[in-house]
Order: sequence, then C-alpha cells, then structure tokens
Amino acid sequence: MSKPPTLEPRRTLTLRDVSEASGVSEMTVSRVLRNRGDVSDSTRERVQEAARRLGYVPNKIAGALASQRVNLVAVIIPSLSNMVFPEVMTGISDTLEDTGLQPVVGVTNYSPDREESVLYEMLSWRPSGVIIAGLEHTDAARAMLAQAGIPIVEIMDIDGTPVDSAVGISHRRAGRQMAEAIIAAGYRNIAFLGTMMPHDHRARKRLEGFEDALAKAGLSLVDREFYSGGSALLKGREMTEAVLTRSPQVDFLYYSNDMIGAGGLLYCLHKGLDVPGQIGLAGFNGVELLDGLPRKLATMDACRLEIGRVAAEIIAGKHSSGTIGGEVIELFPTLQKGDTIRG
Amino acid sequence: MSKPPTLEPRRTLTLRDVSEASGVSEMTVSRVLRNRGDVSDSTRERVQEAARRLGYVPNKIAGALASQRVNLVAVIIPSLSNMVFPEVMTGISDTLEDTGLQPVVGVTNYSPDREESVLYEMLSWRPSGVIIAGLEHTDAARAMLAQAGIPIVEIMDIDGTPVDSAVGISHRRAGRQMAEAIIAAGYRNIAFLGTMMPHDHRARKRLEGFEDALAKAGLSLVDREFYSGGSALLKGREMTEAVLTRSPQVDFLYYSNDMIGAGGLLYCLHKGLDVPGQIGLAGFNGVELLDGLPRKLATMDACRLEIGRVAAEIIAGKHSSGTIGGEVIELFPTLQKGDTIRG
DNA sequence: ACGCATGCTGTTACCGCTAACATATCGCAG
DNA sequence: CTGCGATATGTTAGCGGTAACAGCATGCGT
Repeated sequence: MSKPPTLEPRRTLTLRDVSEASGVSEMTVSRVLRNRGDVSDSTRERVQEAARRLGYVPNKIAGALASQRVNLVAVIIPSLSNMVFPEVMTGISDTLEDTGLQPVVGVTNYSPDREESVLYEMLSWRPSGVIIAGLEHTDAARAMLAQAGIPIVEIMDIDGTPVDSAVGISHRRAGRQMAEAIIAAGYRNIAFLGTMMPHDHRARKRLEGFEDALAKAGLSLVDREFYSGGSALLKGREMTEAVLTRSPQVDFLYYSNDMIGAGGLLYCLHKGLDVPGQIGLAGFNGVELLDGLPRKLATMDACRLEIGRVAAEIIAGKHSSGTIGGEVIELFPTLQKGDTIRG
Repeated sequence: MSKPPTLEPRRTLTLRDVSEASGVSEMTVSRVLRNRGDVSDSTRERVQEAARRLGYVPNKIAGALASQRVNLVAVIIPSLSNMVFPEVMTGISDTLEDTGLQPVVGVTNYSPDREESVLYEMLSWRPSGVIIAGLEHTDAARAMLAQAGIPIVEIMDIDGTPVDSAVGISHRRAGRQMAEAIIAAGYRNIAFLGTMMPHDHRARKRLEGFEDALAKAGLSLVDREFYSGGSALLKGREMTEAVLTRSPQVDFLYYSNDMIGAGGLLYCLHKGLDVPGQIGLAGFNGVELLDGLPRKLATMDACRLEIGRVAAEIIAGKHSSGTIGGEVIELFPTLQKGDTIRG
C-alpha cells in the first residue's frame, strides 16, 4: 500500500486541530460543526473549509459523554433472515430518518439469554430508546429495561404486560380469526404445521388462539407437525407431504408462517390436488413473496411496516397520543383469503 | 405506570454509586467489572453483589473515551431485504462472537450519498474496523476510509481497487463462467433479465462478463429486460412472460438473481414449457430458497457466509495471512447446474 | 535482617467534547 | 454619553470512566 498523496493520517484529528487550522477556539469550531449558537458567516466558512480540508470526523463518544445525549435507538430483534423483521426495520428507519435518531440493530436468534446480553451491551451505550421484539424477557432483562430511564417499546405482540409501551397485534386473536374463517368455509379436518422453536412465543400464541376457536366449534386439530432450521420453503414441502401421507383425511393446512405455507402450496399444486376445493391452506405474515406464487396463499398481514413506524414515533416522542409512556397500541391485521380458502 | 417495588431509578448509576455501596474505590470497581488486574476474591464478590443489586450498567461511552478502545465494527451494506446480506451478517456475527467485537449495521439502500453519510456517522463512533459492501464509493467516502486509521474490508466484489483489504468473488468471472456453461450446453438465443438499479455494480459486472463470453463465442443477447422495486418473485414472472412473448425464439433466460429466476421458473413450469430442454434458466446467489422449488434453478453461490467470516477475521486480526492490511482475497463460487440447464 | 517481587488498592491526570457562564464589541434608545 | 440588549467568541469545569503510577502489606530467597 503506497501512502496516500495528501496528508498522512498520523493520528486521529480533534477539535483542536481544526481550531488551530482556522484560528478560532475549539468551542467555536464545535458550534459551527453542530450548527448551534451564533457564529459569524466569515468564521463559519473558515472553519468549515478547514474541517473539510483536514478530513475531520467528530468524535461522538466524547460529544455524547459531554452532552449526555446519544442519538441512537437500540432495536433488538430475533432474526434478520425471515423477511418479517427487515420490514419492521424499514418502518423504523423511515420514521427515524428526519429526527436525528439512528437505529442500531441487535440480533438474538430467539435466545432469551442472548437477548439479555445484547440488551446489556446496547444499554451500556446509553441509547435514547429501546425497541425490542416480544413481551417475554428474562427477569434481568426486564429489570434493565425498567431501570433504564428511557422510552421502551415492545413490538409485534400485545398479549401480555409490557414494561413501558407496546405496539403490535394480538396473535391469539389472529389465530382465532383464521380458525373461524376456516371453519366458516366448511373445513373440518384441520392440521397445523409450524416451527418448533420453544421461544417463538408469537407462533405459539397464534396456535393457542387457533385451537381455542376450534374447540369452541367442537373441533380439534387432527394432526400437527413441527420443524426447525433449514430452508423454510423446503420444510413446508416436506412437512406437508408427511402430514398428508399420515393423515389423508386432512382438508386444511394451517401454517405458522407464509414461507412454509408457500412450500406446502407448491407441493399440493405439484401433486395436482384441488386447492382450495379438496384442501385449503393458510399461512401468516402477508409476505410480499406470495404475490409471485401461482396461486395466492391465504394469510394475515402482521402490520410490520406500521409496527416499525409507530414504535419509532413513540421513541421520537412524536406519536399522536399525548400520554407519556405506558401505552399499548393494538394494530389489527386483515385476513386475506387469497385463492386457498374456498368461498 | 406504578413505580417498581425496589429502588426508584432516579438517575443513572455510575461507578461511584457502586463504589460507595461496596466501600472500595471506583478504580477497584472498574477492575472487577472488567475482570482486569488483581482483585481479592472477597472484594470482587462484594463489588459484584453491589453492582448486581443496584442494577448497574457500565457506561461504555465514558469507558471508550478513556481507554481509546471501542469494541464496535461498522458493517455497511446496501439492503437487508434480499437474503444475501443477512447471510453475510451471520458469517460476521459468528466470527466476531468470541472476540469481544460487536457488529453494528448501517443500510444504504444502494445510494452512494446515503452510504457516505452512514459511513460518516459510524466513523464518528470510532469503530475498530469497517466492513463495507462493494468497491465503488464517493470520493469523500473513500477519503474517510483511507484516513480512518483502522482496518477496512470491502466485501462481495474484487473487480476493482480496494482502499485496504477486500474479500469477495469476481462477478465478471462469474458472469463469464455462467455464459460458457450455457453455450456449452448448446443454448444460443439468450436473454438477460435483471435489476435496473444503476448502483448495483455487482449485477452490472456479472452482465459485462456474461456478454464478454457471449461475444467471444460470436453471440450476443437476443433480448433484455430490467425491473426495479416490487416483489422479486412476481417481477420475475412478469418479466419472463414479457420476454417470451416479445422474443419467442429465446431458449435461455439468465437472471441477475435467484429470486426473479425462481419467479421465471414457476412461470415456465406453469406454462408447461419443457425445462431445460426447450428453455433453460439460471440465476445467481445460491439462496436456500431454491431448495424448495419444484425444480432446482441453476445458480452460482456468492460465498456469502464465507465472505462474512473472512472479513470479520481480518478485522479481528486473526486471519491466517501474516500481512498487515491491504490484501485481496478472492473466493471462488461454484456453478450449480441444478435442473434447469441441460446436459 | 534485607531486598525485592507480588498482590491488592488508591490517586491523579487525562480522553475529546459541550453546557454554562464570562467577556468583548457594537448599535442604538434614552 | 450612558446603559443595555444582541451578537460573537472565549474560558472553565466537568461528563464517567481508565491508564499509569504510587502506596503498602506480605512472603520469600539469601
């Protein structure tokens, strides 16, 4: 590596360097760079020129320590690889865009312990707020959240007691609604296919709501199949084959997410089954992927974008409601029957 | 909100609080909490107990300023929603796991200006290293990277000149290889379908390599179709229909990514076309999704996990090669012919 | 007995920046 | 001319930790 043609980067620059280069005090440089307080136009220009020429990048660590203000928002989610959280992130980023706040992502892989340590790590950077998925946390994590003294928003789920605020949907209700729609369409031999992850509380709650509604109609699941890991599309295919082989009487397949539902749908179509006449299917999430499938899978959208948007608004303090903290905002997903529930 | 039953969190705790609560100096508390230096067992326990009881969370801002050490690695990528970067992230996280380093993600949405400002923002937190996608950056961004005085790893692509280190594949070569395989299989009327994004340099380079190889065989693309935004699966379907309608003689469809390729494949199968006899298809990336498709799409994996792993190793300073900075590491993707190229 | 390494704890001086206050300088009403 | 508010800049004192070094026992070889 040849050294760059300009100034060699001997050590990192400080305000003092810019101050010396422009002949004013550090304080004035600080004011110019933060665009705060009164500075004469001539000084401002001189300082900006010097900063640009030197390639000065301010040290936010020192700035944050001195000002006791950090423009970071901790976002803690279980995973990035399943289409749902990236969209929540989009909602958050878009809303935070013009607030000066910046999201910082931490991933837990659905492990409560990992969540706890990620949270600890992020809190030690003293963020302005925390957005965290789910209502289930370790006792220690809950205590940290409560003590942090900053706005906390638990997202995705509202079936439980939040530490501070919550934005999400009722997964129990979502499961119930889907069951009711399926029953109303005349299906009676219903199977469930989903994740095995013991820590996917939202999938669990949907199943609970689903079974409640079945029970109310005097029905119960005729079969169930669980998976973990691997290609969701492929798993959906394999699980569907397993269920249909084991329980040929099944006339409806309820999947815990759209990806495995899509796999199941492809399998059924491949087998030449009559969908939705002979057999119906439904997933959950309303992922965009489904638009490209040969037939549209029934699903419920999880209001992901909206959840991100509202959570960010609460943190940024610009959410409509005037109350300070402690609100639970329920969003209502719409059921899209697609082409895989008859009627 | 009722106040928690224990101590009210009046203000955030400092080392001093723990120090007073345990009757030792702040320095000793600091030593205990960082597990550094010699501390007697009895003192250690007393301090830990106090810290735990108070719910003390250290202030890394102050710590970083004092120690001039920050355990963060900036990771700057164009997007999170397309399956490829999440997997790179996994490689990075896994490798950084036991180094004490922590990745922090910034997303640019394929905008060079946004990349520049995200980079500026992250550098102002003085990270220990930067992992950034691609070799194309604004002049200002390149200057910042060069001046930062920390290890920089540009990932995904090696067709160009890196600021410091680079880990990736040659997309030009990848395009060329795929073209050669297609020609060898006897296809002659080849169309390209891909993103229009002017800033997806890697897709562009693949296409360039692809066309080079075609030209060398005396061929050229008989049609091309571009898209941007929307559901990739659906777009693949629509574009494929458009191309096949417009240019019925086409016997091979080369897609710039697997997702649109999958859409195209589903369309072809739906239309009852003979794949790969009558028409062949290929994508790029080797995404796991493909495993669930009725037929396996030909593709080339982009070595995503490996790229993340190696990049993180370089930052962590534990990469095999003894050299200090400035290395270009080329990875070699394998071509998977799947079921959509004949022969 | 002495010297010296070793274990444990405390003291001091910053890290780079900003809040708060102090200090010019100037225009202009009284 | 005086006084006072606005404008523009500088000075001081931290923010909450940690590096570096300074005590002060204690143990041990000689």
